[in-house]
Amino acid sequence: MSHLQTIISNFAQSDGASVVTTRADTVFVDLRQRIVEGQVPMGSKISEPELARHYDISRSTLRDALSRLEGCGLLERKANVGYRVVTLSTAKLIDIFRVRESLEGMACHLAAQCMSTEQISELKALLQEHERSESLQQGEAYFQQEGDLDFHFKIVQGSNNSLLIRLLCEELYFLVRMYRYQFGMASPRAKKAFGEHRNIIQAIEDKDGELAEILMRRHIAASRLNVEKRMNTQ
Amino acid sequence: MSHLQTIISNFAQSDGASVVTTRADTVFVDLRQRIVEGQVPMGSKISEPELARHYDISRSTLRDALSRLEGCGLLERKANVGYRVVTLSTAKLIDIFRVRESLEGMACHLAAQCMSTEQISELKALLQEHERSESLQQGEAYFQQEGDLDFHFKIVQGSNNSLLIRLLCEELYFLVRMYRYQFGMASPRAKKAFGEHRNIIQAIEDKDGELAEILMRRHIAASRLNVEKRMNTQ
DNA sequence: ACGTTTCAAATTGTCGACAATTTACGGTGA
DNA sequence: TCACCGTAAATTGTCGACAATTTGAAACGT
Repeated sequence: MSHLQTIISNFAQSDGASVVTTRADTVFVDLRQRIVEGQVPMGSKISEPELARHYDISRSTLRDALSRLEGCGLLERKANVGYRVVTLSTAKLIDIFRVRESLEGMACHLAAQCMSTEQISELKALLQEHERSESLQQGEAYFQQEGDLDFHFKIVQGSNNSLLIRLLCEELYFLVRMYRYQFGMASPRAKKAFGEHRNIIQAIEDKDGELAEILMRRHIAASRLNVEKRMNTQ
Repeated sequence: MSHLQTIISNFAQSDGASVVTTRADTVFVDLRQRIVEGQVPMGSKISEPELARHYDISRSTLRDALSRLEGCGLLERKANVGYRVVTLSTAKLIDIFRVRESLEGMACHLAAQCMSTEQISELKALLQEHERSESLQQGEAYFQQEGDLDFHFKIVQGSNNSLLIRLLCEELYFLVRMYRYQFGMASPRAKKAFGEHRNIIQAIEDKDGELAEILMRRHIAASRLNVEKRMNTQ
């Protein structure tokens, strides 16, 4: 299974019972993807009549989809004015990193306590797969980055805390992916990140929740510091 | 200013630019309150036609409000079936505590770094006010509990991280209030909680982010352990 | 030329009706 | 009596139209 396939399958299953049935669902998923990838430019105004025509649906159906996208933080709404695609900024990115530090740290802590041996095996297999493909096509930072998100995704799933899972996998991670697509910061930390991932897995395997949490927090903080450093030099 | 007034004003200002303009806004705020207070019983099915009649609005307008309530985690939706009021459970409450531990811990950390001296003074004044009214009408656990949330509210506001503020003040805290109203667990920790609040403020005043975070996490963890203990004895 | 006002076009908010799906209930058969 | 099925009622999904508000530009005055 390729990285991209893994990602797609994981995000699909993250939607829970989202065997897409309704039209609004379809539009929600499609528009979400288009926003994440920047096909709908960030900061741009959403024209309901235009979008409704584009998808060949009514405004009611479209608005249903839009309200859900607002819940993901991808759209912002102002009464009597309408929706806009969220405008990313370095400051907001740092805010997101801080939230990820705390939430994923906790998720990692819980995952260490309750992941099954089978889940841990899957995690290790995922890491190995990433390392293998990294050695094959090194420098292909794009896949590595999405692969990184896949790794984090699996750990959150292992936390067994549905609120955490919802907040991270169904909301925040789409914003994160949006940043990666559009700020495209090819991380110079790819190599280091692998080692950090390995250590995190080890802590989880040892059922050492406290250590796992600390390692995960540092892992994410390192990315944040990277962004902060770049911000200051500009 | 009484506690209740403080609470209301804080939550009002938390809605940001929510100078209620649209009908859906009004219904959203009102229904949110009714759900939190249990006037709309938890787990109950939302009948769109019935609710629309009750508020004398169309289903479109109602659905706008409902979709926002879903974003707060107060309603759950299933395609082709409709909305239900969320069903609270001890397990979910513990999930919430874990998220609060991590998020509010981080908020407290950041607040220690960037709260202004004026903000800190306000925080101290709030604590004093709580202590005063506590000594006056001790045992009135209800006010203390809402007051406690008010305290946490102010710290989160001081974090200067709008994502944190949104996640906690505009989403999670309504769920927390719902639990307090409906599970009505009069905390036996009231007295202890005051001391913990005082120590947290001290750490913030000392700009000791790490300590402030640890203290806040322990403060919330203590409530969680309280619930877990009660759960096991039943 | 600049700021203000006015009015028209476009957009969002709201409504009621119809279509598609689910739910409830009564009937049929074993 | 119980399980299964089919039809009718109720509910949600979707649609197009109208009302309220915002936006943009033209007209006006200074």
